[in-house]
Amino acid sequence: MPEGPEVQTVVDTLAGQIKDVKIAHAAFFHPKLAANKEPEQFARCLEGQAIRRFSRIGKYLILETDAYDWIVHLRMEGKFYVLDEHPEPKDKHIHALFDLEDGRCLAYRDTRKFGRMYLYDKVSDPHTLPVFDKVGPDILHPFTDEEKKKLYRQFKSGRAVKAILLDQAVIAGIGNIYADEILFASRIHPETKGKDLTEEEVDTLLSNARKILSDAIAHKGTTIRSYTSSLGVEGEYQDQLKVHQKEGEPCPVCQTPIEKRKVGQRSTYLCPHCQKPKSSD
DNA sequence: CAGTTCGCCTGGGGGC
DNA sequence: TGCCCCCAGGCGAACT
Repeated sequence: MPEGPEVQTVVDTLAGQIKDVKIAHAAFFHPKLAANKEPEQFARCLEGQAIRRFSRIGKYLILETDAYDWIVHLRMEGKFYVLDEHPEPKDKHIHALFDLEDGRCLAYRDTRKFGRMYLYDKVSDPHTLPVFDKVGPDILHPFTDEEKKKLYRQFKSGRAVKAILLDQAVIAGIGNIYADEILFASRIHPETKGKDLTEEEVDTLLSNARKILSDAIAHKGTTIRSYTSSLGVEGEYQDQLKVHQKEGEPCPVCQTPIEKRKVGQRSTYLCPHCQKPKSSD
């Protein structure tokens, strides 16, 4: 479910709730959740560990314990909950439980079972872990000159600009909701080929991306559809959305009805008046 | 190599 | 009510 801002909200919330609290006992109930170790071994490693630092790259949570780097990707619907006690019986969508030394319990719940966890021996810089090999620079971290040059090169492609924005190997942290909002703010049609964009337009996209994602973090992310966001924290950014899931509603700028279509298999919302295709299309 | 489609999973909602 | 189909904020494998 989460994109960068929702994952950042999870990072901040978890840090406020369970920092430095030791895990007394861990158990996995869905074998695929532990992606790079046997679930048993994964669980045993975490016992006796406390999470000392919480951070994020793109949509990945980074939980640094005393001896390990614990990396979590929530994919579509993964969520953490801090419960007052071990749930008994647990509901069928809870796929891992981490009993804490103070009696509380950290539960991982994921109806679609897409989420994955990775555990590595602690390294000095988690960015160097293999799980991040194909992950580009986070949109909210400042880019080096080299990263910026590489980005311009990656935008020079025949793919739709929306597909490029969603490609985590190019830039990390943008998902389907915010991609629509970024393109609308930039007045760029989602199917514009990357190579048809000027460098100025790429700059506009990146600066709108930063602005929109930081604003979304300030609102604790977006909660759409009926379920609550991770940890039961309700984001508020859905009230700020201009086009995503607004099919038929008037564009906030020009009142033209918002249009829905598929771009690269993903539902896409745009204003057909504000976001005109380039003439070459 | 670049770009596109499929498969993974489950539940909710709309149409009939 | 029930059933069927489609949809969902993601990603990697498999394919062309």
